[in-house]
Amino acid sequence: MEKVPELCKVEDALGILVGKWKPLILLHLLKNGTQRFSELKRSVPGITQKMLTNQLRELEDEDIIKRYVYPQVPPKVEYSITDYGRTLEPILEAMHEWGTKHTLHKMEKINKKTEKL
Amino acid sequence: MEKVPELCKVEDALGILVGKWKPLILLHLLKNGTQRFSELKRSVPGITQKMLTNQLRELEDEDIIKRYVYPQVPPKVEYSITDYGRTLEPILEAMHEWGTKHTLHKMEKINKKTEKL
DNA sequence: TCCAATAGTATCCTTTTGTATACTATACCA
DNA sequence: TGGTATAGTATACAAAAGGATACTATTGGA
Repeated sequence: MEKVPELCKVEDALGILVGKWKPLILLHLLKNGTQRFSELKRSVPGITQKMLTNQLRELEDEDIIKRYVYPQVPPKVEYSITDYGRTLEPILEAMHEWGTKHTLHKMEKINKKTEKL
Repeated sequence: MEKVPELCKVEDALGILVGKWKPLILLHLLKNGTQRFSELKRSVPGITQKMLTNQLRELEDEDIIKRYVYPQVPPKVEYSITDYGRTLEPILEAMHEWGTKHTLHKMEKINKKTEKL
């Protein structure tokens, strides 16, 4: 068996990534760079304003993203990934890669069940 | 900017890992190999029987762990990681590593705040 | 005869997450 | 004068996750 963490720090990363929309928001910011509130809203179909604000605030509190408010009316607010936030990218990539494989695994499983009918 | 997943498969991995106790259970199984129900219960202080059963079932449904029931009384049930489940290990390690760094980051943040008082 | 041991269920309750919907402020423009 | 645009809040509600507690089955042993 390979070595495995003694003290569980897994939850620290997990806690930041968990939330119905956080991974999507992060991926959009990583992919498209700085984004306005309304751009993010359009990029994440189905999200309500409250949830978007909410998830952005949580990410901001963890220093994963940065919020910049232009002093204008109507308001303009831009969000971007911090350098610190960017350090999460390998984890997101690893999960994405795993997820892609998992899709196949799930399909095989369903196929096996279907064959039996 | 580096390339970032087009289609979000991140949630697939995330969904499996999320749950108050799943990472801990997985780490214990990865580290200590096959474990009885009662051993896991002792290894994860604070968990209730219901939650342990519950989380184990969910992991089993995803083929991440295997359950073997010995036909005895009193009951003996053993849990172990599947080969498939073992493929999650890199993600867990990456999160653990990140979490360890994040601890330092959090401490620095707290220190900065404290200095200002 | 009755207790201990193991791996659970069942039931009810609380907390956390997420959703829907309506509302706000302010400047520009017709 | 009143509508539009943006980035939110406020409120109420629904659903999911988690927790506390009590209960069950079976058999060997005191």
